[in-house]
Amino acid sequence: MPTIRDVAKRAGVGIATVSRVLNGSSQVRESTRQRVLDAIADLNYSPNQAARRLSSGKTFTIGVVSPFFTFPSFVERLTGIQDVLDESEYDLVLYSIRSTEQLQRRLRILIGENRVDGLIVLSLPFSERDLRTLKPDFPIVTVDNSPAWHYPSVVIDDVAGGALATRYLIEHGHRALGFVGDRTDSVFRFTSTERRLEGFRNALTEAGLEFRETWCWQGEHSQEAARQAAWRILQQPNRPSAIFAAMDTLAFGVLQAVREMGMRVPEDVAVIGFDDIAAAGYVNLTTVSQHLVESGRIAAQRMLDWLRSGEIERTPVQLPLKIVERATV
Amino acid sequence: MPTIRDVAKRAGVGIATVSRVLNGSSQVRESTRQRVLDAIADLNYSPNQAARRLSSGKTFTIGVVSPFFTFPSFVERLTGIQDVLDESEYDLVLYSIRSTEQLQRRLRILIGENRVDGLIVLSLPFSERDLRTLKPDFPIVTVDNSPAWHYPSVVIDDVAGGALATRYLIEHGHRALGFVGDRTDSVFRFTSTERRLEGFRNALTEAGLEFRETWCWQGEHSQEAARQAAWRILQQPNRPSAIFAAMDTLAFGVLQAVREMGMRVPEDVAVIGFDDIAAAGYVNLTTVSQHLVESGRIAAQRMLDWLRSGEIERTPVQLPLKIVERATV
DNA sequence: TCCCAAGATGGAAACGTTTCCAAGCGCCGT
DNA sequence: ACGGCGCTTGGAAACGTTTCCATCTTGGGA
Repeated sequence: MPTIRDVAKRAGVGIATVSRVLNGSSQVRESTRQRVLDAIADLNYSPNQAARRLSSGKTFTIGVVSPFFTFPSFVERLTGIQDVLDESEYDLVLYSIRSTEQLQRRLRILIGENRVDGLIVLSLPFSERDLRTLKPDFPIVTVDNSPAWHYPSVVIDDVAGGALATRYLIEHGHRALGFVGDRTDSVFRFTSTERRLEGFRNALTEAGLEFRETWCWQGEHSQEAARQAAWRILQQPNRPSAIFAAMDTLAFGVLQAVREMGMRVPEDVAVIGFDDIAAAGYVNLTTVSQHLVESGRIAAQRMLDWLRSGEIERTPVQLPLKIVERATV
Repeated sequence: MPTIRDVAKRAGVGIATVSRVLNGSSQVRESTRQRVLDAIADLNYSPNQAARRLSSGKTFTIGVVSPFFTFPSFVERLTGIQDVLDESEYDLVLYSIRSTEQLQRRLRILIGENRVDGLIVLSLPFSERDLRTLKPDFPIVTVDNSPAWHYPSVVIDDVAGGALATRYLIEHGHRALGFVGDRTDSVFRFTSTERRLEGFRNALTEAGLEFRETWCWQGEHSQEAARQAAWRILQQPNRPSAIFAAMDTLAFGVLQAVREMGMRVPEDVAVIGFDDIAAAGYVNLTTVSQHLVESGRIAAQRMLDWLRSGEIERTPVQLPLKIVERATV
């Protein structure tokens, strides 16, 4: 492999000049630049990344830290991030996390070892203070975390979203509403379901409707669990006419149960989800879109801005929510 | 940030010894090792990756090259890769590709610049010879490419898979079979649909059944296109009683059309897909599983083996296919 | 024609590891 | 008591860039 020294020799210049050409410095005469470029082409040279990184102290790498990478929503966010990073000079490295303790350790290592220039953290609450003492202004952008952070963030208003979905059902004539959601995760402490439920209750109260424990369920985050829950809820003689599922994946379980029970959607039971993952389109699920892909795109863009300008724009970006009307309400 | 020199000083040893401890060399006395470990802990030291990489000539990084990251199947493969890499000392870097020319260029750069120790290429045909002249034994593992490669690969038998799905329909009493698939991609030249169609025709011939052009369609890879195609196919007075969709995403479009037309699945029209992406479970689609996640896992494992042992196991791994019986046949 | 500022250029240090090689040390056998 | 061997250890070179700083050019104004 040719090195920068070979290029310098071939072009008849010093290595500093080659480096300047490589990095687009304007301090190089056009004729010299051309000679260097020719030499580079002749030798089929490309700079060694490890050396660049060591010398410049930058890694040209952005890390994405996400919970164990299995929910569709993370994947869609990742897609958005990938989209914008792909156009930049930064590499995208993926780190997946299995527990909150592991998260904190991982973050410290990533920052300490200088493995990445910046970190995008998806949906994972972490100790901000701990990190700040380590390196006060290490670039971190969070997505789907509390907006009260020291770091830039991209968020949605889950309470408003829950209310939005609920009101939509009410507007469509439903008066008996059920709720299906997962339980606050013991490992990661995701709390969006709680907040969506809060919105659900608010909207019910607002409309003078009753919140019934027996029409609601919270449990494991899986389609199967949601399916069984829906069975239980809908078997009651006095059953709800519509169900709000706190996430699309759960809504799929509900739909499955409804069909198994020989009822029709939306005539017998209406179902609305939350997230608008791609699969929601496949099954024609009416749901609340939270612009997942866009959230990733924005996060990546903010990271890039920060890295390039050195300036931090701390105000959180709050993404709008909207009902996607499809066939289940 | 403390460096290896600080650790050495604190522990009262030479930097070489610290390095040996860091890299688990057995040539260090236990008491010394302990002293070094203590110093590391005291200083909260972690080695600088860029320096390691430069000095050792390894990047501790594996690149995954995939087509523009939007089909569920790539994501699922990626999940498998992530799974196993996560347990290793290697980082996973994501590269997405928009065209075949870009692919070849990307590969050359990645290999030339020493940015990764190995590359896993998903579903993308590339010029093997070109790369081999560049660096003869650069570690590359391919997934879902032709098995005729010089490099280790993970593949499936699409022809057999097409036949498998078709025979399954026939066994369930269907005699009039339709086919919906995408057209060979102009950008990437994915050919699996063609091969699955070949299997379809083979199975038809084998069973003495007729292949009808008017029951078949090939076009754009999208749910919407598939939906429209299914409408056209099923509106004919003489319509097929079952449809084989070459990919699950297309099958979703077909299902949508069937429901829109007021017909029932599987009573009026049976549908079988191919791939078994996660969303297939959501909608209860009967399909051919090609073990997507597993394919990623195996590819990553083979890469790791290669990197660690230095030995290349060239025989392709062919994953089995199996029918996943759900509710649409 | 001369001088000076701004623009180009080159040399060398610095980045923080790994690893080669030489040397120190303790222990064993004779 | 001595020589030698093997296990430990340390110093220093090497990895290939970027960048500071000094030096050399060049062009324009007086």
